[in-house]
Amino acid sequence: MLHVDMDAFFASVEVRRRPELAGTPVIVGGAGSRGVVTSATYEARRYGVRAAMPVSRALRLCPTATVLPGDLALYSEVSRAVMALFRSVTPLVEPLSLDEAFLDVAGAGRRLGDAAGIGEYIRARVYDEQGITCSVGVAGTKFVAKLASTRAKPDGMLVVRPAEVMDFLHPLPVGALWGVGAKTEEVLLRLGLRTVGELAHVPARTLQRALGQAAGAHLHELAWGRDPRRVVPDEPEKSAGHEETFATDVDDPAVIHRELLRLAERTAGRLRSGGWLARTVSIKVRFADFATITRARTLDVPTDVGQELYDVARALFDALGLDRARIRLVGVRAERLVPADSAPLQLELGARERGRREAELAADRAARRFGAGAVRPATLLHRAGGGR
DNA sequence: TCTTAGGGTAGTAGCGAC
DNA sequence: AGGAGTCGCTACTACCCT
Repeated sequence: MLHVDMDAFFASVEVRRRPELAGTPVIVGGAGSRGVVTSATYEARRYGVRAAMPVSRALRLCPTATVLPGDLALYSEVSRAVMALFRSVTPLVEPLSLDEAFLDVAGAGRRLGDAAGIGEYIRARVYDEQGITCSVGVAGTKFVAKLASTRAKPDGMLVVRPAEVMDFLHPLPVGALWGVGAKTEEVLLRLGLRTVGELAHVPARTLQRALGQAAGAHLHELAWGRDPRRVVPDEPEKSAGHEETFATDVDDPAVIHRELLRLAERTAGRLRSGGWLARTVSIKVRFADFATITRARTLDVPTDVGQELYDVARALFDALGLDRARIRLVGVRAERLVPADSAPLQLELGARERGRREAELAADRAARRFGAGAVRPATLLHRAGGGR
């Protein structure tokens, strides 16, 4: 079992594109005063810069850093190439995100050697073909492989043999475990559990009482190095959506509505290009105080039509009955996706919806020919910035 | 007076239907 | 008549990645 993880992925791709930045602190982060760090070179991390940190704070820590807005299309392209390389080694590739994947190499031929040999082969080819480094963890289980690649960073590989698992695992802080975040770590520390070893020697029942049945049992197993999860390639997507934080908080319902329409159109475009229909539409609203709520509704007939996503999103928002509350973010998400070709689309849709769908498909074609934004709903035409 | 993105997955609890 | 499962659904929480 291999876990492969690119080093400082977004930032590394930017440095590859602009070689004069090599060896300097580079931050890829959200634009605007409310942006956060999505990726930073190790030169920037030396100053304490971390992912998810507000860019404003990162720049206070590291004023000389170059801040770049990020280019998701480019990173996706690199991701596709890297995943294709993995699949040339074994079909058993399970991507976890743009920049990391599990590979089951148990059945791979011996032509590239054992798991460690395959790991070094992959590291060399990623560097040769993409000009970026990655780190590899090798172990008998998913989560040990994942922890090992983290330990190997940057630009390294760590092999944890079965006999070494306990020695590797038990000194680690509980927060290092995959699945233990800030909240769970806090609960564990309150129980006096600092390391995985201490965690392992607590009865599973105790953990289950503190963390819940499933999480407690799962964590107890992990602490003893047991993780039965297999590598599962080709997992279909389960949801798609967009959200956006306003540059300044908004209390005007008309502005919110316009934003929901934009987000619904973008989400629907993603559904159509992926061949999905959504059964459930959800919205997310984050208020000025960061309190966040979600609301969802399941449709009678699945859809990939932006106007229909918007109608539901707007109804969900209006049903909140807000009285000019100050809102910092809204989001629209399409959930419980079903393949478009498996749904009895034409039979179920009425003439009006079918017309709407045809119009949006025509807009998709126009966007491919003339560029994104060539065709937009009339209500989005007024402000060049798109209602921000 | 300003700190906190945007893309996701998974688990749980409560509730009504069956 | 009442109880136990189970399913679909919503809402929420926690977690993950860069």
